[in-house]
Amino acid sequence: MMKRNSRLSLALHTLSHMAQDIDRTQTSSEIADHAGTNPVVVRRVLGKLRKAGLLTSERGHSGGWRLARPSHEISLADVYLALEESLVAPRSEPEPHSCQVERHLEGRVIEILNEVEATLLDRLSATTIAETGGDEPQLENL
Amino acid sequence: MMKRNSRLSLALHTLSHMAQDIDRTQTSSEIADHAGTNPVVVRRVLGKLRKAGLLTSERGHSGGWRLARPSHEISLADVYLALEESLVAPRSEPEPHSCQVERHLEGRVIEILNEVEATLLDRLSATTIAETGGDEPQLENL
DNA sequence: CCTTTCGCAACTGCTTAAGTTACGAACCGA
DNA sequence: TCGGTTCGTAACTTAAGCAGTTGCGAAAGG
Repeated sequence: MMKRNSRLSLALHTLSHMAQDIDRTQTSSEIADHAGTNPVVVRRVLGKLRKAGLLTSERGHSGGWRLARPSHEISLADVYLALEESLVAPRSEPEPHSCQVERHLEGRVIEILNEVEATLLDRLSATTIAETGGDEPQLENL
Repeated sequence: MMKRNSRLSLALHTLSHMAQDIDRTQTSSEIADHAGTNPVVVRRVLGKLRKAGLLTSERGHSGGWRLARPSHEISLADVYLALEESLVAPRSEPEPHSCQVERHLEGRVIEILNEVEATLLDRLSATTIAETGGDEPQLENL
């Protein structure tokens, strides 16, 4: 059902919602229902965010997920890095090449991809989860 | 046998070799042997480059592949675009979202990915195939 | 003609990721 | 203490994408 980059989409979507209702703990099932997926997938993705210190989870009655820190202190880059994926740079280590041309070429390409990855992180760092809630009023009762 | 981004790797590798021996037409089989793959895969990838006007191919005796223009007039970006892949932006059109938060969020993410894609094209445009031959002397008998 | 070579369609794995099932561990309230 | 809730995790299933492979027709030319 879900498409490409689904983990990042799911992570951002969930955090964005949590930022809008900061006092409520949400269960994997609730999140899964809203995102159109299932609880195990949610736990897999949010588990990465927990390891990175962006979320906390608790088991048992009235357990579930909460933001580990204020939403304006969580950038999109934090989320991206927490998932330990890489959109542009290769995930696996390069294999040795017998061909001189290929070695030289690959070096140049990797150099470019690293620059691009850095650009991506820079852009993602410029936005926080707090800024992703949309134009609608927050309805906070401060 | 081949790994991620294999099509781009194969395309660049092949063009780079052709640039070093401009007078020789190479068959799919020769290219496949050198690249450790097979002729059909080579034709699939190089066919894209032909459609983009980077290569020509001829059938029959003494047929094969040649550069369609000088290697210093072919940038890495030309090759990347010829393959019609996208490393960062999603290939498929976005599906409609019922959720306001998700719509807003996705808009912001797509905006960022488009910037990053533009950066990638900019960097790839800065290098031509002629510059990717490695440090070894060209051994041309002019 | 007959061989070479590309063009292309169809099929077979292989790999990766999502989805699903199952079960144990932790937690909490009654 | 007991029983239900919720996470944690492993194992399996399903689906999609891509390289690899086979086969055959079309074009080219010696």
